[in-house]
Amino acid sequence: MKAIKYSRQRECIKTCLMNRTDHPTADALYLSIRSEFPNISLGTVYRNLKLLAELGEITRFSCGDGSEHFDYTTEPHYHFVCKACKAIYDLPKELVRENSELLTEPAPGRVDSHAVFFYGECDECLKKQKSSNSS
Amino acid sequence: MKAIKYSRQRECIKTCLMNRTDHPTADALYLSIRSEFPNISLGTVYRNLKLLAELGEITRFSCGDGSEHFDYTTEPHYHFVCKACKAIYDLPKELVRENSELLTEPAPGRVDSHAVFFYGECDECLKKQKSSNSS
DNA sequence: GTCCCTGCAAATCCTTTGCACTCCT
DNA sequence: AGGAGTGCAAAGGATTTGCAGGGAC
Repeated sequence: MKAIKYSRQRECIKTCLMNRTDHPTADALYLSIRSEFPNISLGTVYRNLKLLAELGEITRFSCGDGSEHFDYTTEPHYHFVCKACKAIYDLPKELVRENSELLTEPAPGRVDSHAVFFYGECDECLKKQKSSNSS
Repeated sequence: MKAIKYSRQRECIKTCLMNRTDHPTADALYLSIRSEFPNISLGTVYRNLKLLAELGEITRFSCGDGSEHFDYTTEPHYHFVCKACKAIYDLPKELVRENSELLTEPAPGRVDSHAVFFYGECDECLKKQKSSNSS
């Protein structure tokens, strides 16, 4: 196994991700990191996100919009994805335990982790629709 | 809304998908359709899969392996994804209802659908590992 | 005849990778 | 010094799209 050395860039990526709750893509994170590291490259962001995910320090998931999202939270929890504005919300993790227990019996293998996505429209987008419908 | 006309290619894509239980990608489906339509193009497969998914005739999901998978089953059910061989198994849908009921209260919006993925190693891969470990 | 659908190829988007150079230890 | 990390740019894979011709209605 390869030794891992400190890097300011990686540290900044971790901090940036920790301070965000919007489950950014690599590119979104890249954009906000550029204010602190104007010369950082997108490749470096991808490389470090991949590394951190493999180390288990962050979580990586794809919710069907064509790009990978990253989350500093590693404890299992659910996501709500708004189909209108593409926002991703965390959902209370109380729901998680019951679900994983449900699965133990009929699984065709050993389950290590699971991911749950709810799709719909968030309250904000529903509001906007209402006000534009009253025309 | 645009009118939709019959096409032999689209019909074949639907039939092919219906006859498969392995949740193929567009490319995998393309390969097997070529035996019946040697001249079909990958673009046509993508276009029709996209259309069918929008019409709600098929389901589309991404499980984190970088490409989209398609499923003829539109009723909600869970998936087990083997991290070793990348196979995707359907799981009994008895689990589904309880889950969506669990979610109704804390959701930040109106839930239309949801997707659940369990990750791990399937029994076959676990077996193979055992036999190769006994060296 | 009209408009949708196809095949083909180019374009686009997201992510990874090779290389020369820099930074950490 | 030695190896890991970086920036850059090119490569790679997946998906979409523009266009001219063919098919459905």
